[in-house]
Amino acid sequence: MPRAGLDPAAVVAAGAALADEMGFGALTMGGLADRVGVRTPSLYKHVAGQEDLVRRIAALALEEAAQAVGTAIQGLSGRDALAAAAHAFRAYVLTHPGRYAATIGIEATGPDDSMAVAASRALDSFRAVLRGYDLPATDEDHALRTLRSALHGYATLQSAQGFRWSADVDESFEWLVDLLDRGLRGSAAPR
Amino acid sequence: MPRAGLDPAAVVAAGAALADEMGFGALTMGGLADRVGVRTPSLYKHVAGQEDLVRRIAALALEEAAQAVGTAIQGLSGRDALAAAAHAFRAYVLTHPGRYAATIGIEATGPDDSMAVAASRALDSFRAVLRGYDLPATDEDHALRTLRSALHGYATLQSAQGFRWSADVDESFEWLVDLLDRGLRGSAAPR
DNA sequence: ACCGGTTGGCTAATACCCTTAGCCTTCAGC
DNA sequence: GCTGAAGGCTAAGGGTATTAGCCAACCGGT
Repeated sequence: MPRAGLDPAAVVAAGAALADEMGFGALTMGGLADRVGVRTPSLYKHVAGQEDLVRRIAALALEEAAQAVGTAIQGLSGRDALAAAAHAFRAYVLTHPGRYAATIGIEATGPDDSMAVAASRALDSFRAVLRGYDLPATDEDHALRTLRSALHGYATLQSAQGFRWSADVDESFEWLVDLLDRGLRGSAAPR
Repeated sequence: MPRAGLDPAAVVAAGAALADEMGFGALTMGGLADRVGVRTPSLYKHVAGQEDLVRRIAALALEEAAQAVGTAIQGLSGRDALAAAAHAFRAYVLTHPGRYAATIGIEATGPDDSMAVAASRALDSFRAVLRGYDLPATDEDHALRTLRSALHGYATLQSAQGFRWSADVDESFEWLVDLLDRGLRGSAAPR
């Protein structure tokens, strides 16, 4: 029996792809084994178990999302940076719904966890956006959470078909970005 | 063997309570059967299966959330109504994390689905909040989605322990409400 | 009071799914 | 070429959702 030439990264990548295609709920060890051409127990040579797999997929997703947002805001600031970050983030979640879903409901085991590292890299990108709005230092964490909540909420609701009625989804998203921009500008430190 | 006196509503209520206590992921047919004092297969006399159970729990959660928001905003308008709605919603999600978690990742089967009905009732409550901000009619759907995204995002992230770092969660939420209020006021129709 | 049908329990059995144990082949380095 | 680790495999066990089929309990009318 020839070897399949797998390694952890390949298994995780295949799992992420499978989750995107079939939905995160349909991600199964058996299905993943089929996809990479191996019997189920063999996966355990590369990954400690399903929870570990999900954790790694989540780390990958956060890494990729941070990357997407980071490059999108290059050279931009203020409203432009905000809009670019928001669009990049939403586009990432919509094209990779399965792997992004892996990130919710997972807790990092510690501060050196690869997921925690990826998450803080993602936050750094958004922090860069906020730098264009000179907020009081004490407001930065609040603004970060607000930004993350709004974008996360919109992207997950849309990807779960949560917006069933009339108005155009892209138009609504522009409106959301506008509101965030106005809100952030209104919070600027008095000078 | 005496009867347990169950009906669908009792099963769903017990399932929702179990999900709140143990976490949505730990909601299992066997565990629910234990809790209501019955063997697992008997549940199928009241509920079509696990998916049906989850769907009904989700509908219940949306119904209750709509109710909570609706009564919270009675007699209020503008910023007060917004703050009351936001607090009521977040409080509901935080006290009932399990049943609210049932609402994510579920699609309504059709417009007459009980979940869809409950969802639109919840939206009506938020629509009432927006009426205090006289927005242009075309912006109402956008504002509704924005509101829902921000509140849903914040509540789910917090309930999933998504906010790990320093700043106070309640303070951040106030900040979010402030930003929404400012943003909405800035979108009022010119007169 | 009975009696028949429906309702709501039950046991048994099936089909997945995740995981562990233990074996055996392949491959890389010496 | 040998040897040891790495990466496949089969077999087996435990958990979960679900279905089939049986039987007792309840409710109505007579």
